[in-house]
Amino acid sequence: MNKTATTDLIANFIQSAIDASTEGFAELQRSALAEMFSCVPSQINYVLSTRFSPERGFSVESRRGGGGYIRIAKVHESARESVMNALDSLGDAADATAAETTLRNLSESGVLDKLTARMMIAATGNSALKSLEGEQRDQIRASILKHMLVSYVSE
Amino acid sequence: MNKTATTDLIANFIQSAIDASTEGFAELQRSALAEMFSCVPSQINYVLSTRFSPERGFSVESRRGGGGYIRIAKVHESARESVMNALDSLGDAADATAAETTLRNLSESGVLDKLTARMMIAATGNSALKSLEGEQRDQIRASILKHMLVSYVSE
DNA sequence: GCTTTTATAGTCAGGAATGGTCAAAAACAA
DNA sequence: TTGTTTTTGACCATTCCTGACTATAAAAGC
Repeated sequence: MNKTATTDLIANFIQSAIDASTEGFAELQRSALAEMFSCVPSQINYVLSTRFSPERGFSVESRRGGGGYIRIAKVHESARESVMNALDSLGDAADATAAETTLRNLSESGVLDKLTARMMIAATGNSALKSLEGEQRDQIRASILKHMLVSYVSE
Repeated sequence: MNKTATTDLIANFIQSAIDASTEGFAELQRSALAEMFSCVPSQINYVLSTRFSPERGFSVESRRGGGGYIRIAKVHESARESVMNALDSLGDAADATAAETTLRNLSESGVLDKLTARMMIAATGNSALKSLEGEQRDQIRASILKHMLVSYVSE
């Protein structure tokens, strides 16, 4: 079998901690986490910045020194608001990674269900647009994505 | 003795892995496969693009970096047929009307829910593709549609 | 109080571990 | 021979992991 990246294990652990909490946030110690997963402390920062970023709907606060901690909370935003923010942050052109990131974020924040997000990722992937090149490809991609998102929030 | 092409051996292996899985998809590592079949890693990409393409009813997702993988999924059997028929009748190019008609039909036959169909119509409308012209526009439209539909009916 | 020590966390650049693309060579089929 | 499919390798892109260095807060000593 294939080995799961440590980063994913840590992310799962943190997510579970948030889910299990009654306050809606997890308060953890960086060094303790690093010890638990046998990694260097800075990997925790990597996990936080790639998996619990503001774009993904999380807020992270921390404190250094004795008794220091990291607090990770899920931020709630209305679906419509999230989509509007996503639309705002998209320019006139978007590469495949940008489109996918946007969609994954919407999916993870519960705005789009997984299947829908995956369909949209397929629609905006390089494979679907492979006969286009460079700037034009990225422009069309952005256009398609925007049209889909607008359609999504238009009753 | 007649020697079977390595590509076919790899394709068979992947197919078996999908069939044997309970989740309906196989998650494999490119480098491990290459090692297993004593070929260069890029041959795996060749196998994927010639044997597990959307046209053949598969969707492929992957991730790079440590713990990276390739996930190959086969479409849902039930929805597959109507989608494949739709794709067959569309061909390599489709105008906006043809795309929309196809999607409305799929929506009415219950393969797609209304919202999803509407988003797909938005993605393939002339408005979304306005910077393209003529035959190219219709080809891209067909490609996008194909990728969305196959993705949608994949496991 | 002020300074020093200790206990945390943060940043960043680079190395390692994956997968992707493309074009050319080789093998095969018609 | 000629056209297609397979095989290969050089180069690229992305994600993860690590360690040296930095920053901040609390506690201890004065």
